[in-house]
Amino acid sequence: MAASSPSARASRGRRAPRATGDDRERAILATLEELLEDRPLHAISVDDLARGAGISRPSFYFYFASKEAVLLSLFDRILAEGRAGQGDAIERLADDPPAQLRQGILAFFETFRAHRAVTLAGAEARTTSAELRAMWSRVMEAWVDEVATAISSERARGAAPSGVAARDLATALVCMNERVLHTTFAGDSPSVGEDDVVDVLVAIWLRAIYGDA
Amino acid sequence: MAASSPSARASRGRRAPRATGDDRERAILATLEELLEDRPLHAISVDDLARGAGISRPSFYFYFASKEAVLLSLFDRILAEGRAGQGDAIERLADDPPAQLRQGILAFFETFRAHRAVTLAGAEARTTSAELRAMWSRVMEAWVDEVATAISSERARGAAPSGVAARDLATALVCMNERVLHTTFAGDSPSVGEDDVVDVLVAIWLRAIYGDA
DNA sequence: GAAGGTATCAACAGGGTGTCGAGTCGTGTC
DNA sequence: GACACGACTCGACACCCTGTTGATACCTTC
Repeated sequence: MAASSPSARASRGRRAPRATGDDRERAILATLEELLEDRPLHAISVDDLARGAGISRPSFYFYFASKEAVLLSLFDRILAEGRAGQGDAIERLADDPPAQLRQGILAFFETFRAHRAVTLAGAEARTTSAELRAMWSRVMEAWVDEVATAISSERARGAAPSGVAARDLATALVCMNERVLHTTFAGDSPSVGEDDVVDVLVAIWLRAIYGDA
Repeated sequence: MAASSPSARASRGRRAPRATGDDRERAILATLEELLEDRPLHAISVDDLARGAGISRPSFYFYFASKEAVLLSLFDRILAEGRAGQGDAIERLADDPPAQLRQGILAFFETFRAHRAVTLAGAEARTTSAELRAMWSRVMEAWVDEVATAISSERARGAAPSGVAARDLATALVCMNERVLHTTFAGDSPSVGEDDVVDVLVAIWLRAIYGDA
């Protein structure tokens, strides 16, 4: 339940003249992404999305169950993109800690910066939508797992000193990234500038994991 | 505009028989705090608050402009309490870094844990209410200022190595605390246990500020 | 040319918000 | 002891938003 395959819409005559079906779906997605550029999710109604896509409000519900569902779909694509750009930077931490760490954090930073409006809306909708909350959790957990594993092996090979539990350390660092990037993208008042934020995060990660450097 | 003095309600005959005035106000505040114990802010309506306080919905608006305003008032008290418990731990960082840091972080932890429902609701309402967002910002800024100053003097006296800008470091660390404590209190999935969270945060702060320890 | 999935929307039901205006009830004043 | 006034209350209203229903139109495909 709640997977993300909007491509269950099969069988359309090749080169269909004026396809309507998932053009509309795309239009809705595009409309949300566009509207989010200049107002927050809670200020956008289903009617706004429907109008933007050139359909009536009831028709909207033919395509999506709610505006959160639209966001979920948008978000899914971004996450896929993020996973792609991230690669195995963290797994190869040992190769060159500062560089690999920077690479991993930079991937996140760039992905979310490229879609900051959707990212911020996702954070907002987490409070309302259980589905979005679950998706977010899954992503964070995966990231924490990966980091915790990397920390453990750095400790095992003697490159990193021991200290608090690797998983707890990983969780705190990942949470930090989430929140720090959020404030930076949202531009709210205590926040780190976009040009410095990656450096700052990398510096803290290095010190937290390796002690001095 | 938007200060927090609900005590503008003066002149009431001494020992008034069945005082109604700010008893109601207190009742509304108490009702919100109580209802927040078992459902999130967005699932509580003005009507719920009014009924809980034994008045009609329109009467509610005599006391508060919105449910966010009630939360704002509740939040204000908690912050005052927090400021009190926190003391000057950070200013005296140099006396005994691990102990002072722990003290400062612990104060935050305990204050917010004691009112976790209100705290979580505050985070939720930030997306909706500009006033709450502003209040939250002010608190974070004050905390960042204090930490940034402390880091700078530790660096000046040679106790801490230099590195990324003190203010950026302070911002990231404070953001980390905010988010980590939030996930811990909310109990959502990647989170640090309540028993360990202070240790983990202190460990990261120490490493981030002082390098090894 | 009938069947069946695809797609559309007017109209409705329901719940939330915030406001208005008419009222009640004490209290201090002359 | 009438009266005015501020504190307080609420029924009724205007609005906005959500999500559903049922009638309908449009393709295709056989």
